[in-house]
Amino acid sequence: MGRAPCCDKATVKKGPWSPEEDAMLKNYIEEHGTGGNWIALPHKIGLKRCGKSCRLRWLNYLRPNIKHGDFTPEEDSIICSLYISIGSRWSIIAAQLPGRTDNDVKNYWNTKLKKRLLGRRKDHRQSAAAVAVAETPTDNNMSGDGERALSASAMERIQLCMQLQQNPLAAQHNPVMWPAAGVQSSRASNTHSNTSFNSSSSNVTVAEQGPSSSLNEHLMMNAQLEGAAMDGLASPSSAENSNVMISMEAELEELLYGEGSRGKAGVIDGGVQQGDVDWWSYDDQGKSPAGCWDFTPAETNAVFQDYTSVYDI
DNA sequence: AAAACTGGCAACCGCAGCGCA
DNA sequence: CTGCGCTGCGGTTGCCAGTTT
Repeated sequence: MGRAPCCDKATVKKGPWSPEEDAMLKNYIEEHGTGGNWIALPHKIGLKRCGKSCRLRWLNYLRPNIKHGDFTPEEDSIICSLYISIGSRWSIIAAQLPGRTDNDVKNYWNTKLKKRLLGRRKDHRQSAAAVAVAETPTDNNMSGDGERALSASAMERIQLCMQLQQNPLAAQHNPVMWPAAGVQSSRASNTHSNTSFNSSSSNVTVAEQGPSSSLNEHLMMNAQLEGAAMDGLASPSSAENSNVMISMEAELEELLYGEGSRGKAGVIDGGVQQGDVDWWSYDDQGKSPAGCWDFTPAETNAVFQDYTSVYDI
């Protein structure tokens, strides 16, 4: 069982890259290219690094035209909308953001965007949520009997959809926002979905087009892309899509950039009143959604039931 | 001023798919 | 067809700097 390690870990250097190492790698690749073999590359250069490490360093840091620094509001919107639609397929999301790497996007989502959108967990409720997850079939406890599962990513997307749609059940009628193959928890299904996503979308990539001017365009584009992989899901009409997306754009902007265009209570005053459900509660000052992570076990199970019943998973 | 805590980011790890012999 | 090696990817970890107590 197992496979031989890609490099001799005893002799390979780990940890932060020195400027000298960066220069050696950069100079070599700029002059000779990667040669199609990352494993052999460090030996050719004389670097005591694993080939995978070299590849990562090149792709995430040394490669030309890498953008570092703050993400623009437009990039925020693109990341959010794609995450809602396709989940944590960072390489695909990053491909829509010229100059950004999947690692960058992933870190940015995990450290900033997610918190901004979903709020911070309350510790005392986090344990309850953990119980709920434990009671719900998950990747970890999914056994060979085919029990259904929701990944953590899927749960995040459910919560985000709920926030965007005010009413949890309303999200059921918004197929654009829901995962297709991403419903399955296995990496295999994700990867398969990646493949179909890429192969079926060859004429519509933002990397070629450059950033679009609005979130709606991205949502539309994404709906088209995802549509190719949405086996078994009824496609909404374009008019429905359009309405949903216009609504989503406003709500995403509000979630991302705070109360403003729609008013502080705009998100919650439509169907769900403050206090009705504590996963969508504001803090004492009503400034921010403070408790939106706070599923009770019953709520989580209800969400799961909704989700599974609609998509027959 | 120092310790503890938190957030951000770079890098590592391990799995799965793909291509080739 | 099968096994092996490589690549690509997403999740996780660890370090460091900034902030709070």
